Amino acid sequence: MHESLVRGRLYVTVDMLILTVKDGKLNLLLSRRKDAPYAGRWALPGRFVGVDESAETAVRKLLNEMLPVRDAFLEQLYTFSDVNRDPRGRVISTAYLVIIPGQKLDALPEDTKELFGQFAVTEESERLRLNGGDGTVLIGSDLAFDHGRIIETGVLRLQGKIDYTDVGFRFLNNLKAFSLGELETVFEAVLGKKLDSSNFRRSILKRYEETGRMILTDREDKQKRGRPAALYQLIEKEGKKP
Amino acid sequence: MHESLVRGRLYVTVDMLILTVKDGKLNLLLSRRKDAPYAGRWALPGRFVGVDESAETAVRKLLNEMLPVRDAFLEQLYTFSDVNRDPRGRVISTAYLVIIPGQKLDALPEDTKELFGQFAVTEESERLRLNGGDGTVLIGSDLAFDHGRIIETGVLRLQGKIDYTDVGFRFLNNLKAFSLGELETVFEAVLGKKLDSSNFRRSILKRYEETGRMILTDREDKQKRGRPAALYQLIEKEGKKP
DNA sequence: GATCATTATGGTCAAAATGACCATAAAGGA
DNA sequence: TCCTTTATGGTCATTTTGACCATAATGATC
Repeated sequence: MHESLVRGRLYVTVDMLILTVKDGKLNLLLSRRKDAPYAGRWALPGRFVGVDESAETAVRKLLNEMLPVRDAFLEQLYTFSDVNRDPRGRVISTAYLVIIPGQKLDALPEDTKELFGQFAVTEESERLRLNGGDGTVLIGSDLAFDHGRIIETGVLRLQGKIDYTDVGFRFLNNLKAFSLGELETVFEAVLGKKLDSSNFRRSILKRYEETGRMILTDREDKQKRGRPAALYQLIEKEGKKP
Repeated sequence: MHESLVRGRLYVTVDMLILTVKDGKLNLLLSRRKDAPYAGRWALPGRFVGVDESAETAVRKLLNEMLPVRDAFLEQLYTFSDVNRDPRGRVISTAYLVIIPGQKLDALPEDTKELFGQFAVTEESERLRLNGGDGTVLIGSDLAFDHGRIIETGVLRLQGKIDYTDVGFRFLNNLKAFSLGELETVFEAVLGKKLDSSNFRRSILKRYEETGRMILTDREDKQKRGRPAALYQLIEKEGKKP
């Protein structure tokens, strides 16, 4: 057991799955561990939960220490409590999904970006695979602790929820001005497959525009190659947690 | 702060939502608290998590201490970690759904049944309401700690999952011999509304029988008044957690 | 400027799923 | 025997879905 944790005590941590969509792929940010155990391995950013803070507060602090982003979306994923998940001692971890708009991440200064690794998440025959920008390829067991399993749980949860919650919108750079094409890219990245644009539009418009949760703005998006896209705005409503 | 907890330390508990279907209603088991805080109030059964056990193990132990049931179904619900949720100190709780077949509960000896209260869960205009057998009516704020909120979270989760997971089957007394009428009663109790029997059959048969996850047995159920019901069997497949 | 590639958008059409019914079957109770 | 109750099967209009095809509006290329 690692000497820094008192034997016979139980510790609580939070771990973050920082997710974003970049170049049409679902991406995940990992930190390289400096200290033992698993020194040098890639791991989910994590932190011990202080006695005076909730788990969600701990995640927000950790995120703000790591990235200067304001409008990240948080959702509790699952609490992992296997007795032997941490060789230092008894550590229970509550994992959170943290969704960041892709543009926000690109806009960060280089010295901030060097603090973490960015990996594209893919699934090869039901197996998790993480592709780093420099050609690095990781599988679940390459990661520290049980973080491979946590990531698998998180990706499955995200895929399961994207069709019947508005979690997909949280990847958009601007909820007050987005095109259906941008949203489709998010869905395709999360689900890992191409969708039919026409059918995708129809289902989103039915579920969001017809119900007043999304409205057409008078602006257009002329950033890309083809025909300009109509921009929509999500209507936020205060919801209760969780 | 309660003297039994050391200030400056963080504790982890598990709480159980023990759910069952009785007389066509979703029922919940609560314990009456003996000690401060909230002495005399109804509360979710709970327990501190030991340093040598996982949260799920702690739930199983707690359940076995309370009820002699073997085949309960467990699913982690959510981890509640607000700083002030427990006046004794800093206590984080991971709540679990525990689903028990209704008949198993009726079959318990009287002295066991006296250890807890059984309440029918209803929703009056989005508000949680718990109806005890003796005419007692509780609302969320009558319960100890944040247990009212935990129950609301649990009921919503159960309702959200029953249509696209097999969690509804876990309320059945015998997964190797159940009728579609019994299953319909479970769905109606959880959703709190009457369903069309014919359409219900059609959707269950399509999703489970056509995919081989449920098969027709050669037995019949002649327990009740009307025409005997065909009995089905669920095909269990080993799944990974979570 | 003409043409092409690209992205956005709209429409068609058959198949599948859904919701609201009605009808019949097979039991027990009166 | 008739009635009530539960189970089961079927119809039918409506809605949703999936697979397409067609057109619109832009930038890129020559």
